[in-house]
Amino acid sequence: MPKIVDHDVYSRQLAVQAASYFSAHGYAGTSMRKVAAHLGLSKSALYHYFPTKEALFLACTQMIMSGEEADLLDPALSDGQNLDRLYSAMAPTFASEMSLVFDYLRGKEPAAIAADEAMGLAVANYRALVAGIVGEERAEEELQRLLGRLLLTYLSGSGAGLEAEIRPENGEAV
Amino acid sequence: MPKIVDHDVYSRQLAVQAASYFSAHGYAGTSMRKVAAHLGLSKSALYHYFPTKEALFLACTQMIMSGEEADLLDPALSDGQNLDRLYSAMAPTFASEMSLVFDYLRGKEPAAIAADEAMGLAVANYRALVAGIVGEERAEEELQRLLGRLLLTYLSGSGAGLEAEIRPENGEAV
DNA sequence: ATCTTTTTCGTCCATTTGGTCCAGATAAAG
DNA sequence: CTTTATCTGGACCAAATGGACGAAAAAGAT
Repeated sequence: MPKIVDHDVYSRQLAVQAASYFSAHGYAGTSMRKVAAHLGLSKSALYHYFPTKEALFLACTQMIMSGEEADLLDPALSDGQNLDRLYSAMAPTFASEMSLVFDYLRGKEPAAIAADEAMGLAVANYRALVAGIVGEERAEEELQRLLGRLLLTYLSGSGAGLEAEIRPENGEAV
Repeated sequence: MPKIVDHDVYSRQLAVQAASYFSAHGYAGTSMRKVAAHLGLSKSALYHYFPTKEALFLACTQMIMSGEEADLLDPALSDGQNLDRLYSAMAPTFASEMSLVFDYLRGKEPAAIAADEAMGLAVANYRALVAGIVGEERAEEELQRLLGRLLLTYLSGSGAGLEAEIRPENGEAV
């Protein structure tokens, strides 16, 4: 019958692209019109795939939080080198993802955050990665250090900025 | 002449209160009407003190970033205990402040962040605090660990949430 | 009491927002 | 070429937004 478009696959693609827009502009600062334009479709087309702005945002966060940072572990390297590798892999997108996560978590009380499945999985995922390098024993400590390093780097202006992935168009402020 | 209202002092008070609203709702998610209502004045009165929404937001971030976490150092305690103290002092407001900072930094490229005076001072301030406890040598490392611990705690839902300080009114989503 | 200056407030306006709706385009199947 | 399910873009809506004014209120100074 009509265009052969795999709804699920396509909407996942859209969510990935939209995520960068959301993190660059914040949830409230993002309008469906602008995202649609950024994605190269009309607003109505976007609404065809996501019934609501919040649904789109949710899809984006799920996308980001379930991202795999796979096969970064190289047994030939030292723990420190492997941690540096992981750091380097996360650094470029860290600020962007944290920005999205903060929007996602905004207004949630600690209990709600603790109960959030996606968030829990994302943290567990990273913890497992670190544990794979330094062992369960030091995993928590090294994960803290990793996140702290990423955060401090961003706050010091040495990391990749939020706009990095989305530069092309628009030039609004805040 | 007119009402004896110290413009500077009063606007600083307003900025402090407004900061919690901004961090609870995000920059774009905050309207001048709502903040004004939250602060207990009319929109126009608010505009009298801050010419622009952005000016208000800037004042808020300056307020947050220049906050002093003074005299937390107790020589009688071990380094670890002092670090724990610092952690405990920062934990309740960490998420809220980071949320504001992410909004503040949004859209800024690394170079611009590195050049940002207020941001630089805030980081230097915290680094100095840590250095006062563990010495310059280990300051950077311990600061990373401190920030990582704060961040991980928040992401795990064990810390103080964003709403903590502003609960009373409003019940909007995201 | 009457100025005079700061602070406060209500109202207005153009623009943008999320979301709905429908006419037209698209393309596989007959 | 026609059918037919799917996609698309633009028009439209009520609500909210940032900001601009001008008028009102408050209160020190005379």
